[in-house]
Amino acid sequence: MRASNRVARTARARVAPVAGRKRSEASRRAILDATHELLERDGFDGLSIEGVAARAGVGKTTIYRWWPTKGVLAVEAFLDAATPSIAFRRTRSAKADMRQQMRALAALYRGPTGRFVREMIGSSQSDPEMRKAFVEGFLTPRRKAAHESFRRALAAGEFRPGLDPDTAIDALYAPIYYRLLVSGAPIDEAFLDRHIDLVLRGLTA
Amino acid sequence: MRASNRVARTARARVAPVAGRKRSEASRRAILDATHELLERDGFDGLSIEGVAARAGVGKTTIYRWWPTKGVLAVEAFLDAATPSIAFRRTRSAKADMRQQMRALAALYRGPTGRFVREMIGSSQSDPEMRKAFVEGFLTPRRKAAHESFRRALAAGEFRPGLDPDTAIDALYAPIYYRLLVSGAPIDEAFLDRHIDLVLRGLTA
Amino acid sequence: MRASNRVARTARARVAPVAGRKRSEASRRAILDATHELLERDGFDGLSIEGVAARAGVGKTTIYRWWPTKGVLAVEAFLDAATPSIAFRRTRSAKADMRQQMRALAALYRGPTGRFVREMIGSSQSDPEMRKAFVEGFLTPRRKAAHESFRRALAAGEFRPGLDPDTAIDALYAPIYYRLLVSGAPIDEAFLDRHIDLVLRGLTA
Amino acid sequence: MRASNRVARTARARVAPVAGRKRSEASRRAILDATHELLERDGFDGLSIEGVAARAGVGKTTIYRWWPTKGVLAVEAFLDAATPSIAFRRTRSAKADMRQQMRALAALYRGPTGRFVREMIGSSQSDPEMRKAFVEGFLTPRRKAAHESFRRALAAGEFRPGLDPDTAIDALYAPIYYRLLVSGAPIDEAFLDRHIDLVLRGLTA
DNA sequence: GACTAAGCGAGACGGTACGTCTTGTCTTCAC
DNA sequence: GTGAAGACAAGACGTACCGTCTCGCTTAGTC
Repeated sequence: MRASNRVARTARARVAPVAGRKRSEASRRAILDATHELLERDGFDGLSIEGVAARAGVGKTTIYRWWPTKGVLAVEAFLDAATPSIAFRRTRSAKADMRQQMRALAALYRGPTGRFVREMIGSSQSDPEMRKAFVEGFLTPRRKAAHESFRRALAAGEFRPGLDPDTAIDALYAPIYYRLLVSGAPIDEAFLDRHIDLVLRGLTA
Repeated sequence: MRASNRVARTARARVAPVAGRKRSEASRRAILDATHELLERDGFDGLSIEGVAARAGVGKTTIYRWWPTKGVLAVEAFLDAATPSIAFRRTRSAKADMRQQMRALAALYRGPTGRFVREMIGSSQSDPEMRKAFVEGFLTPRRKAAHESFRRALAAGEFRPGLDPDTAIDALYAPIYYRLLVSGAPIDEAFLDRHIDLVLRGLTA
Repeated sequence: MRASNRVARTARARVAPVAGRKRSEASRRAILDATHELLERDGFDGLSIEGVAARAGVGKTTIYRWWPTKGVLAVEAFLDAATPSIAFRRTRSAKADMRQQMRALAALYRGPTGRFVREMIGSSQSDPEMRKAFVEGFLTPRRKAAHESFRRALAAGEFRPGLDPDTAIDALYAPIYYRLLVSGAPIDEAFLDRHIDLVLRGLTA
Repeated sequence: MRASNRVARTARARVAPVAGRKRSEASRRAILDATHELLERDGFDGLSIEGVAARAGVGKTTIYRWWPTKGVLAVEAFLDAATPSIAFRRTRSAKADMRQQMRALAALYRGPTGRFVREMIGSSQSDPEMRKAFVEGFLTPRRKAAHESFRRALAAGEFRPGLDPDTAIDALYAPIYYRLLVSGAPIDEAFLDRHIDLVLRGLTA
């Protein structure tokens, strides 16, 4: 119902942007800001459309008009506010670059962002649109950077030829998420070093 | 509030098992069964204490008396119904055992159990008690088996000496969860083979 | 608020019929027609400006510009569509004329118009403008005709001299409205005959 | 839906008042009082279930559980608070009694009760349950008293024999309601005297 | 066998949030 | 400068559940 509405809207918007009042940028901002603040204060579970509307001084309809789900709204507010630009330095060694990238990510997840990411991925499990939004908005860009480093390292002969990038990147990054989401074990430097060494050298003697 | 209630109960139960009617096994069964069915039908998000009580023909109080959270109830119902005993065969090679264990887990997660696990871990992110229950009830036993195999392999010299078991097991299993929860990429045999080979041999030339 | 708007408009319309696009007759028609149809379909309570605008293919503003209240709009649409011209025949006896007028009114109220009138008067109780519009547009003309007949009868000596016209007309017509609005008792010919006879002869022996 | 619920409830309540917490008299009181106050302050149109719940310190559900409609609630609150017991004195003349009854009613309707009655009857036009509640709770008892007086007068020979009581009572009382609801003309003593005289003597010379 | 605890079903209760609907206003563009 | 389109703040709607609170049973021990 709402979904189809949205499709209709989108379609219309694309085809006939003719008449009618324009979307209010002020409202958009107020909503995203309010969402971010509430997210920070109460967590995703404590977030409610009602609460956002009240704090933003906005009608609920306005939120429902532009966001399909509180999940998607949360993701957008998170991306909007955070967009923590992990600048990837390029050094001489691509392998060293990757290590640095992973360290940066781990550090990020140890901070408040970690909680957001945990909650986003968690709640995504029952909201496909939210999952899509989060993966595309947050994970994919980061993964692309990793891909890039990986390919450079491969080209430079720093890695064993014939490696499948996706498998490799999964192997490197997955444990960070596993600890974040599942085991709760710390994602500290010591662990990271052990883990990267292991993946680089392999388990086998 | 609820938490303190529980503490009180537990304490009382331990200290003074005096008089009064005993807990009804029939109700417990009905509740777990109803929960499982609803979980199957509507997913964790669609689950409600109200619904469980109605379907089980039970007062809500009875549920609140024995379970602190719908999350914990769901975990218990899942464990009760499923407890999918992955029998770990011991063959000549512990390394082969591990591979077989991982294959079994992947197969399990490709089926309906995968959805449960996804939802359980997802919802756990905002319910620490649920997370504890799920980790202890489901993941820890499995991890222990993996530990055991790993230690056997290590002792048999099938793995490089000096490896940290936790790091190794994380490296092996984490990507399965990463795909289940985050990327949504398939957890098929081909991937598993590539992944295990990679971890066994390492990334480095 | 709305009221002051209207005053402003009215004033402007009277003072300065100067420039700009003229009121669209097409819109006016579409609005009145749509209102009448919706009134017929959903009753006054189910009527909404929103709905009228949608069905008439008209902006809500256009409605608010020209009508102060959904009540007034409904009354106007009703008058516009219905204006059930009760043609009052003049026969030899003015007394007979009145009886015939009352019969016609009763017949009208037994049909679909009855429902409109019921709803209009009902809703008028909380909308003075609507009440005014309905009384002036619908009731007053009819009452004038009754007055006219009454005066003729009085002059012709058909009624007892010295009678107050308003009191007399109230006594004759009120029970029709009482049954329509309050008791729900039928307004059939038998009742009408009994009633008119009673009022003509009086209660007293 | 709600209606059928109510039927179910009622039926159950009648058949099996066995288990479950009992209806809270405190809530019932608070709701009726709040309703009455709001009715007095804002009129029926300004009344909202939401507002009643807030002022009564009560959940909306509790209201919906026991009253089908805000209309019925309003009627009940009105009856509960007002129940203006028009004590009908019995004097030597039943005719005089009726006159006194009508005077009392007119006086009542000139006061604040008049507004309630106007609004109740008005809103009843689009809420059959409310209409039923108001007629049965308020009008019928009063009409019964009128009937009684009328029958006494008839028996005493104060009225012309053969009169139909309903027609007569309608003729006497209807104009009061007509002025209240329709014409807005005053319901003062002078009018009442003229009217009663007219009906007693008849229109005819 | 009476007394005294719970446990239990039912379900009323005060709340919170839901997603929808309508209100009356405001803004934008087209005629 | 009217009019269609439609965004907007506001707020009520009726529903679903939450977690708590009676109620009046029904089971156990305990005296």
